[in-house]
Amino acid sequence: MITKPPTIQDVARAANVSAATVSRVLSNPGLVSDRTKEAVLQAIQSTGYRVNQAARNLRMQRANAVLVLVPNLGKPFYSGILAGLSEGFSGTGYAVLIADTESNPMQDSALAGYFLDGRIDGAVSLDGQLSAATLQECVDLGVGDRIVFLCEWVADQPFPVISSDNAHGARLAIRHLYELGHRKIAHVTGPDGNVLTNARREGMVAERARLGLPAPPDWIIRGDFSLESGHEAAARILAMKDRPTAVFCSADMVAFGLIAGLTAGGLRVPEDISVVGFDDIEMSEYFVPALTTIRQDRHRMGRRAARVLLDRLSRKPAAHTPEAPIPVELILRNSTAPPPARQIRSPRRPA
Amino acid sequence: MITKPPTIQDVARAANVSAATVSRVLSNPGLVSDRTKEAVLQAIQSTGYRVNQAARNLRMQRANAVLVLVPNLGKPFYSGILAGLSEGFSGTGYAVLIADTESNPMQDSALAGYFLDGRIDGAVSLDGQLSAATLQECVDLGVGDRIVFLCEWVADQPFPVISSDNAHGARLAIRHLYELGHRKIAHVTGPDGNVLTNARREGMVAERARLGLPAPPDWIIRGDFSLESGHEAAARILAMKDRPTAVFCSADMVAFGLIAGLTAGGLRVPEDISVVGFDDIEMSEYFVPALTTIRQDRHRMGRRAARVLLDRLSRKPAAHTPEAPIPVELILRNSTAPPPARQIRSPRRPA
DNA sequence: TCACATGATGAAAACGATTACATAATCGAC
DNA sequence: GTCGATTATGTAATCGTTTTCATCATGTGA
Repeated sequence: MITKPPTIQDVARAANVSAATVSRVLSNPGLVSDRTKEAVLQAIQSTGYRVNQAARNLRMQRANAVLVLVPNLGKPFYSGILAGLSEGFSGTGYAVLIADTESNPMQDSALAGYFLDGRIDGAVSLDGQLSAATLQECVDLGVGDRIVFLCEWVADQPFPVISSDNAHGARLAIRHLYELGHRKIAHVTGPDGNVLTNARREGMVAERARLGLPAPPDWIIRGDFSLESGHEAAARILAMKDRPTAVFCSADMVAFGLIAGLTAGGLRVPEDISVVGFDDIEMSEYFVPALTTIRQDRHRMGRRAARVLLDRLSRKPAAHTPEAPIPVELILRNSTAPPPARQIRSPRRPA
Repeated sequence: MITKPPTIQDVARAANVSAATVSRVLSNPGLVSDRTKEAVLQAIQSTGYRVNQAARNLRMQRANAVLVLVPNLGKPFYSGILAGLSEGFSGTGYAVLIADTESNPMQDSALAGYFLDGRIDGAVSLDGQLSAATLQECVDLGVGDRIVFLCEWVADQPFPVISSDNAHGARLAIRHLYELGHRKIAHVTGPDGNVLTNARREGMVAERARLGLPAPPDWIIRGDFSLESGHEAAARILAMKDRPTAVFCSADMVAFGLIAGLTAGGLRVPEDISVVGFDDIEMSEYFVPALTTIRQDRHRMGRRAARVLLDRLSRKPAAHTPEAPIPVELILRNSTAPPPARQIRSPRRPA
């Protein structure tokens, strides 16, 4: 039984009022008398009326939708964030559109285009690689204050950023290893040019310097947040003459790949070498060994980003208070332990 | 510089034609002469015109959007699927809306409401727990043929289903263990009432029966696809008097939790006990030990679902050909091995 | 040359809501 | 009893497209 959905006119007829009144009941009930309000509500019930979003959007010049830009939907790290975002927008009337910027790289003006098309009112970007040109277009369009960054961000841009305290996380990791007795600490970084890579690397380097620890250049190993890069890092470490006794990884996935590689190469974690991750994804608790890591509260970050964007969509461009970083936390598990004794006793062994 | 976006009228003026002609250039270029087409295209360029979706949607009575219902966005299993879906819809003009049915359970008529609101043209559900009432509403609305299920489905419903060959996957797993020499094979199921749980359990039970293997009831352990349930299953297995030598898990995550638990309990995988998973999520290759599992091609499933829905949105309700299941594949890694020798020699030991 | 098909274009009517403005009714206050 | 303010409602314009229908010019066959 394909029957055309009732329109506001149908409701008006049923309630013996004008369409305007029905509209008012819905969006500004204070303006209409109790008696007619009652009647209209009744009519809405009986007709099963729902307001047509396309019509409302056209008239009101808004989309009631926001776009979420995800660098790679395939990465489990993002799922918790998306859940938080989805929750944060639920019940607000905003639809959440999701675009994968890897499978579908943002073209020149794709982002601005979404705004221009009237498809979205705002955007949350998890992608820190958006080009300055893309962002400038949005600013020129006057929608610069409806974009927020989450997790990642673009350097030297005025958009609000919701992110973890990455540098502090790195410090926590190094300090933990130091307190266990480690002095030779390596690091597997994220991809070049990524802001998180920098924040974590710099936090790590700073803390290592503060503690007066050695810092040979090849103990900073280039990775890209992936399992594979962790696996490759393991090969590099296994081949080193002067091996670190601990490795701080820029992501849990990297740590997993690293541990897999080290184990395959005959090193035991944590007896021979300690590993710390970053993120605390769900897996980490159940990996063998359970991973010591820095927890990011992904769900909370998602919710927070939703709230910040909603604020900006409703209020006038309020005071531009920079967002405080979301605290991180060291989660102690089984992938870290004191360094092996022989390393301490005889620091220098022939290859 | 907040300046109102150009409308089709602006373009028309700039090209010295009517709005109708501009519209035709965009949606039906064959109807307009080359010379004016040229002029219009030029005008579009110079004004930076983009068609307003809300207006188009209102006029055309469609939303140019589809909804994806995900049971729990937080689960990494879904990320690959979403990537496939996102890819499948990219470039088609359809926006992809995502709703998490766990953080936001579908209310009575929420799904039908999306259609009624004119927010979506179709839906892909990864959630097999939608109520019959919810679905009936959609059918009554005449949009029954714009819903497809992916991975999961609702029993006894006429909607197209894109899913893996779950029963076959289970058979592959059991057969593999049998060929390694295992005779005592247990299973950790998914959540009660889930269609995947049933398909996999039944495939497993059937194959075990076919091979004439023992089937004590407590070797079927109730789980729910989660790490935790795998962990709990490990405790159950460790406490058994007559222990299985191999376990087929209904999901990789379950297998990880199980292996973690078994390892903590002093059993080695695969030397003491073999474990097979289901899904082949990215992690599985790098888990220690690397997980032998049944691969589902999640990316392909996502793309396929997108295609099936797109077909149904464009064509008239074509022949309702049931979708062939997506093949699965046994991936051999390191979590399975022949059973320990003593088990074969002395099958019956006193408790 | 006429009739008629064909092709290219424009004018105007939808689509279904919101809202500025106009109108009518009610109510005190004088 | 009249005036102005207040309250409740209706009328009609508007948002930016698409598409039907009409118009007009052009080409074709008899």
